[in-house]
This record gives sequence, structure tokens and C-alpha cells, in this order.
Amino acid sequence: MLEHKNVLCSSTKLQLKSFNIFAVMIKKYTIRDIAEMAGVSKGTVDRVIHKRGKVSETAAKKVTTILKEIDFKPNLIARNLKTNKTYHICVLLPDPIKDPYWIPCVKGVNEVVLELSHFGIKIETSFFDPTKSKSFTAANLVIQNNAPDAVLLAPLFFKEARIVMQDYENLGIIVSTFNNDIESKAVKSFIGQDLFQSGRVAAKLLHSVSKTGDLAIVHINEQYENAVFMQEKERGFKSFFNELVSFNYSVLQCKLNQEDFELVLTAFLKDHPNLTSIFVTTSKTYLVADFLEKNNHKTISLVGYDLLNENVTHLKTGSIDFLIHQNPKEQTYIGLKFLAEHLLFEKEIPKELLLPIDIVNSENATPFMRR
Amino acid sequence: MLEHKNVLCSSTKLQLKSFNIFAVMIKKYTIRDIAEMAGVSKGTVDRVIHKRGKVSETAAKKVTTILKEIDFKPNLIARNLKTNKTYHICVLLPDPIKDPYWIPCVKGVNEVVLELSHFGIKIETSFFDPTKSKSFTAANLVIQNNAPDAVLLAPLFFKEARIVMQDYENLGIIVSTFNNDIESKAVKSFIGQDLFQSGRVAAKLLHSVSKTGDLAIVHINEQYENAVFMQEKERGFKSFFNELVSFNYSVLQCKLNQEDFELVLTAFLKDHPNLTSIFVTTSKTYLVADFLEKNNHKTISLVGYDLLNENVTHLKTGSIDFLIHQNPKEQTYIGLKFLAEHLLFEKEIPKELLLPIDIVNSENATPFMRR
DNA sequence: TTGAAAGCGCTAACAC
DNA sequence: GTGTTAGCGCTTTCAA
Repeated sequence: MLEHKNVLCSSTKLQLKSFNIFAVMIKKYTIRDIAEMAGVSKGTVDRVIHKRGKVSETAAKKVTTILKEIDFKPNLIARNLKTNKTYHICVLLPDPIKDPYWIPCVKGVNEVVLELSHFGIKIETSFFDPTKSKSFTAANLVIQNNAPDAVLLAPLFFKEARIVMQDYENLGIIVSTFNNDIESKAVKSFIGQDLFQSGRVAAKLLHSVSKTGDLAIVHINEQYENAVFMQEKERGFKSFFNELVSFNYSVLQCKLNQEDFELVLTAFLKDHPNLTSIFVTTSKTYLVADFLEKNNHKTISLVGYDLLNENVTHLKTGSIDFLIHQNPKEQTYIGLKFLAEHLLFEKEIPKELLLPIDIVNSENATPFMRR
Repeated sequence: MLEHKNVLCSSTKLQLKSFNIFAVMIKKYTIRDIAEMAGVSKGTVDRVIHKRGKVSETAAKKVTTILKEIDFKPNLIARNLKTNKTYHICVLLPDPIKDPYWIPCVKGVNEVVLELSHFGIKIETSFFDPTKSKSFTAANLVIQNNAPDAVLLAPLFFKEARIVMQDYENLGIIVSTFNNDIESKAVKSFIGQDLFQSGRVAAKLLHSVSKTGDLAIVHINEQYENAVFMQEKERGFKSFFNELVSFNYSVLQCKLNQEDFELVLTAFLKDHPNLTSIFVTTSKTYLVADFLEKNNHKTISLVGYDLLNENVTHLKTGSIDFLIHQNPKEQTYIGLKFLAEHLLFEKEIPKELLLPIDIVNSENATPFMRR
């Protein structure tokens, strides 16, 4: 036994030691222990912990001191077992039928529901039409009437969301956002990606694939969604090339709608024969890929967003070079879990959590989709 | 297209519907409810649930029927609160001082320790020397003498690990592995990446960056670690180019040691003037990057492994094009959490979990390192 | 073979 | 103000 321990190098022992401070989990105190130490009853300790008042200053002081001294952490499991309260959380998503991008979010919600099935958490999901800002506002009204404890939503419409957020704050309903950051003090937490940086990632990818020729940023259906977020990606994309020394090509811009798609894109490509790369700022990347494939533009590199089936198909045939995965499922999962744990265990929620920007090519797509 | 949309719609509705069944969380039954329904006492119900015997057939049958009928799920929280048992898990890692690749694993362990601090889980970490298989075997002996309930380890040495696994099985100690899959029935679970596929990802990346010229697979310090795992990456890498139609270049191989590094690599590059791409199969990618930078081989593309500081620095200066992130922290975190939840809540552990293969370039590296 | 009862750590209602 | 007490859902004696 001792012999074997010597095999480990001495520097390791140091790390191991400091690590164990965490791992050993010293002594576990209960409120009964505290009560005894302070010479008061459990009830008084509880009152101090929850600041319910009705405690003499002397008692309060004694208890607080001990609490701090031993860094008391109440057994949250027991607390939850007792209170047996059910919390109500509403989730508001763009309708996955209108835009399949949101399908994984439903899975993310379900996972939280399963994991937390033993705690009193009631989760209700509703959808709004991602092409209509009014639908978003209306859905929020319904939720507010339900008076849940907390709400998780994707604030697709910047202006409308900021207004609605005020109502939530007035009603004392906690709101977390994901996917889009509306930068309001009224939101408890935002889970998403750094869109500016994600534009830079796209730029770097296209620059890796081809070093020469003009590039184009393509926005699709910009009028439906709030353009603020597409512009962030565009800013990031441009910033990358601005920083490139001796870069002699143009970064162009092209706005498309699903209606006049072919016409406008055909004209655009004719106008810019030196184009070698396209960056699509939405999950509709497959539309551009379809077009390039059909019209035999094999030399144009393409980077876009999201693991829709259509996009992944193009990834595998080679008409899309890279996709950026925004991980909608994980965003919803984390956002919801944070809220639930905050309600149940009074856990702190970070004001902002930016998930990694996943780069996907034909070879690593599958595990991302499975998850 | 139309067809596809219809599939989407209906499946989405289905998802939503089944989701609500979950979310509403119908009625929560307790063993008391069951006892009343069956006309027996809580004790009897408990005996049936845990198959502790000493129950008459009639009573057993009645209870079992009801249990099935209502799909009873005991409140695991309450169970844990009562039993108040502490479980003991050992973690065995290669010494992070010998190889910084393993540093994030310690963070992963600490995270689990923090999250599970309210449950009775005692976690102890020890290290072995990744260059010495004997150190691995010895460390396992020490652990076996400690008789923990479960063990999480990185079985760097294929043969030795398979032997040691037998001992664990005989001792009734649950073992999960991560990082390397030794494919033994004696291991409960493996968390890691598909190494073959990760070789393919590297191949695709290099092919994206440059379509022409010879490629080289570089193994570093192959004799120290078990070559099985490097070979998997190599196989994957080669398979990609084998499937490429009209690919007219060579995929070469080069084995390096830290001692004669410069000499051998210089000779290799001289022998292969058409080389445009290098794939390094280990986290020592920065050694090759250093070399290329020093000797001004700016036209050679480089893909390697892991977010060591040295590697990321080269990523940002451009001497490494892409890194593949094996996510050691997440591997450890998940492996350990699975074990803990299995012990505490009798949760099923998947036999194998393959994490996504993360592609990293200069622009998305930061959030991966922060996590 | 069974039921009754105590108790895990915490909360909250209720006396004093 | 403060202590006491009755549970939350489950496990585990201990009698019967």
C-alpha cells in the first residue's frame, strides 16, 4: 500500500492534497447542530436563516456568527421535501412548425421535465408565430395572465420584447431569455451565443477555405425577424476582414426573400463574377445551397447556420462547407434548468452565459444532431 | 419538399402533445397511497418495491399490480434523505503535471463534487504517470485496497487496463472509463469520442483548406502511450481520403519523439517536398507548429488536438489551422455524474456515450477554454 | 408475514 | 421572541 503510493510523483501529491479539501466534504452540519451550538431552538435558527424576523438581536447575532463560521449550507433536499411547493414555469418559443430551427428546443424542455420530475416544477410551453411580432406580444399577455413564477423565452422581436419585459418585472415574474440578447435589466439571465463572434468564426472559416476573391453576406427574410441580430453577425464578419492585413477583396451584402430568391441571387452573382465565398446569416442556408447546386456554381464556398436536415444534407454533398451550430436545445435546457434550480434551491443564475460556437462539417455533424 | 414539410408538422405536433403529458405531471403517488389502495401497510409496499421478501404472494401480487398500473416512481430525494448513506468514488487520472492535457479533468471532478455536496458522495482523485504503465497498475491496486463503491478512470494502457478490470469486477466495484475505450464487458460505461471519426474530421478539415499536395499523419511519442488509440485516428483519416474520388496525392506517415524531433522532421520534409498538410494525432501539436514556424514552412496546413495554451497560441498566430477539442473536462464530469447518480438514484448508465467532436479555430477557442 | 413507529433535515403552525 | 411539534416520503427497526 505504502509502496504503491510512492510510485506517484511528489508534485502530484501536492495537487491531490489541495484537491481533497474539496472532495472530503468535511463535516455536515444540520440546523439542529447549529441550534445546540447557539443554545437556541431549531425554530430560531430557521428564522435567522430565512430572515423571518421575530428574533432577539442577541440570539440573531449568536446564530449568524456560527452560521458564518462553519459556512453552513442547509440541506436543500430536505427543504424541498418539506415545503412540497410546486413552481410554475412557462416557456415561450417560436412555433417549430413555422420554423424547424426551434424543434430541438422542445427536446431540451422535455429533458428538464424528466430530470426534475421529483421536484415540484410544472412547466408549460407555448408558441408564437416567428413572422408576426403581434403574436409574440399576445402570447406574453396570455402567460402573464397565468401568473407563473418564472418564464423562459426567445425574444425574437427586440422592441416588443423590451416592452413586455417591463410588465413581467412589474408582476414580479422572473424572466430568462435565450437565443437573442435584448440587454434589458429586467431579464434575469440570457443564454446564447456571441453573435458578433459567430460572424468572425464564419469569416475565419471562409478565409481558411479560400484566400482570394470577393465575399458576400446574405441575409434571408430579414424583414420577418428583428434585423438587430443579423447585423451583429455581419459586424463580426466584417471586423475579421478589416483586421486582415493586405486583404484586397470586397465584402459585399445581399438581401434575399423567399419569394424573389432566384431572381435576385442570379442578378447578384452576375454582378459579382469574382465572388468565391458566401456567408448566410440564418438557418435558411440550404436555400442558397440549393441554388448554387442547381446552377452549378461549384467554386463558391458556403458557410451558414444550424443543423436542419436540409442543411446537413448539403453539408454531406459538399455544397455547404461549414455550418455554425447555435445549439438551441442546450440553450433551452440550460435556461430552464437555471430557472428551476433558482426556484427550488435558490441557486444563483448568471446574468449571461455564452455557449461555445460549434463548427460543423460533414464529418462531425451526426453526434450534434443526436444529442 | 412538400412531403417533408408535412412530416415535420405532424411530428412536431406529436412532440408537443407528448410533451404536455410530461409537463402536467398528473398525480404524484406516494407509498402511502399505494399502501391504502392495496389495503396493506407502507412497510409491505416497501418490501415489495425492494424485493426484500417476507411478503405473502397475495399481498405481493396486489401491490405489484398497482405499482405497474400507476407507473409508480418513488421519490428518490426522500429515499436519499432517509438512508443518509455515503458512497465512495475514486477517480484515477494521468498526472496533469506530466501532461497538461489532463488539467481540465480535475476541474470537471470539482464541479461534480460541488453539485453533489448535499448528497453523500465522497470523491477521491489519484494520479498515475502517463509514461509508465506500471504506475497505472500500481495506482489501481491502491484503489482496490480502498474498496470504493465505484471508480472512474482513463485507461491509457490498453492491455494493463483490461487485466485490472477483471480485478474490479471480482471485487464488485463498478468501473467507468473515459477518454479511451478498452471495450471490456467489465466496464459499466465509457465516455469519450469516436477516434476513427475524429480522424475523419481532421481529414475533412485539411481537405477544406487545401485540395492539392501530399498529406502526413504525425504520431508523437507513440511508444509512451498505447498506440491502439492513435491508430484509430489514423485509420479514420485514411478512410476519408480513400473514399475521395480522383484523389491523386499521398497520405504519408511520420513517427516522432521529443528527443530526435527536429532531425527526423527536417529529413521527412526534405523527402516530401509536395507536402501541404500535416495531421498530428496528439495534443503535442504545438511542437510541430513551433518547428514549422521556426523553419518558415508557411504553406503547410496543420490540424491537431486539444486546447493546450501552447496550441491555442499557435492557432491565433495561424501556424495551426484547426484543433480538435476532445473535451476532457466534460468527459470526466459526465462520467462521474453518471456514477454518482447511479449510486444515489439507481439511474441507468449508458454503456457508451460519444461526445461531439468539437472543431476549433482562432475565433471560437475562447469559450471552449473558459468552460 | 405484517403493521406501527421512529427518524432523516427542514419548515411552519402553534403555543407560551 | 421563542421553543415545541407535526409532518414532507421514504427506510428501517421492532413488535406482534
